[in-house]
Amino acid sequence: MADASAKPRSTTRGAELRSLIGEEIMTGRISPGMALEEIEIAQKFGVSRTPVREAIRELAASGLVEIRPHRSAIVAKPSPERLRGMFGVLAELEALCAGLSALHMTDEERTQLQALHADLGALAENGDPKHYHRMNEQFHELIYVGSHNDYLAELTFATRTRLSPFSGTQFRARGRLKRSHAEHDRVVAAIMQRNQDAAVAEMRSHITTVEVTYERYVETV
Amino acid sequence: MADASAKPRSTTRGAELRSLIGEEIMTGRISPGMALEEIEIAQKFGVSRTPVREAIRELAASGLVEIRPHRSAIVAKPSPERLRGMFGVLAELEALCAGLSALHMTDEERTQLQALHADLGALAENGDPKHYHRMNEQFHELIYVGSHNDYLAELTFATRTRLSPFSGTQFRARGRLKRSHAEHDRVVAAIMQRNQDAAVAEMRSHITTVEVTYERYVETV
DNA sequence: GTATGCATTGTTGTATACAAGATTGAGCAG
DNA sequence: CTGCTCAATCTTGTATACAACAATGCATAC
Repeated sequence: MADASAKPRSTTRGAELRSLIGEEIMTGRISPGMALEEIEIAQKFGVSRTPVREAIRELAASGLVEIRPHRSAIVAKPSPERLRGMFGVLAELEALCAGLSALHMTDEERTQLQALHADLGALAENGDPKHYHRMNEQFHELIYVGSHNDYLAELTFATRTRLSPFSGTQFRARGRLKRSHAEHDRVVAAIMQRNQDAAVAEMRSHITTVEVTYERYVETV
Repeated sequence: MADASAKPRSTTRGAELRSLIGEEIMTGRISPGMALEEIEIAQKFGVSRTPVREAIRELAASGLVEIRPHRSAIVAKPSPERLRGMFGVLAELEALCAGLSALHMTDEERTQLQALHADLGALAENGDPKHYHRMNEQFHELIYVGSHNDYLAELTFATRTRLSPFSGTQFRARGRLKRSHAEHDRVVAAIMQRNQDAAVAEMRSHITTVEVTYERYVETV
């Protein structure tokens, strides 16, 4: 846990706390439904309540946190139905990104995507879920950027982020790494062939599988 | 401008200010690029700077406002390229809503949609752009809700909100009311026939027209 | 035993004061 | 005249104190 007391000239404590707390939520270290008590967080980071409040309000506006007037904010805990809706939207957004990437990615970006895809292939073989997970995020982000639609990339990234606590577990399912990589393969092929429709369909299918894998994993826990 | 000093039990000044300032931005009363000075806003609403800061951070996290460390926040002013990207995403999101509405809207919701559509028809004839604009928003929101995907509805509404300062002027273009209503007609027909593909296509086309109309209007100003 | 009322405690919402950074205007030099 | 420097001023970022609300625990009644 990095210390937020260091004070670079070009940022503020509130902004740093937003990143730090956001990261804790995204990685599941603070669980959905848990209360975010201002005093406790302020003491933990050695700051006053003010920047803590600011960070919490930003996290609330981006959906990771729910504010209750006169009561402590809590980490958002979506219902199963809402989660399904969110995964459905993520599938559509990522599909849209993939389709636009097929059309608009630069040659350099395509080369990067292929290199990263190859690296992920090696990881899928040696079975390191944590490392695969990190690079998997990079893979997806390359495709968001490759859409060359900033707003779409942001929206997709934000949606993915909100689903982070619920999808990061997917790679613990047996054999998931290899299947994930095979699905990526089809997406990459479509993008390289500049086939928008195929890219859309393969990515949509891939994300739908992520959701199904999560639901199955939860059933076994 | 409603006075924010009234203090209902179930809300906070910060939350009220967020709504009020957000409304000013959405309606274009505070223009893109304008600075939001905390002291000025606090004096205007008769509160301290604290809830003003909180409101501004929430508006920033939802994209309407850009925060600059140690300098006043400004109302977001997207580049033409970014605007195009946003309209493109809105078209896809609204299309998705319309397609899901074709499948999932309840009979009651469909009846409501038809009634609202008929009301809009009368307005399109008598040429009142402000009133049409308000009911047009209700029309679109009915379709978001009719998708029965909460997250999608929120995302679409948020995107639409952010584009509000840039699309609200469309109805000033000559003959736009009637054309808008004709486009709505095709969307409603597809939804009533539960034809997902047609609903998707017609709504996407409708929003694309909104964007084009905005760009043409700007060119004439 | 359970339910209700009330006081106490803990936390949030807001105002205010002070520190810190950015902006502006005046003075000086070339 | 223009450009640079510096001090004053303005605004933002944060800490702290106080007000207001919610939660908790205890006492009492049934």
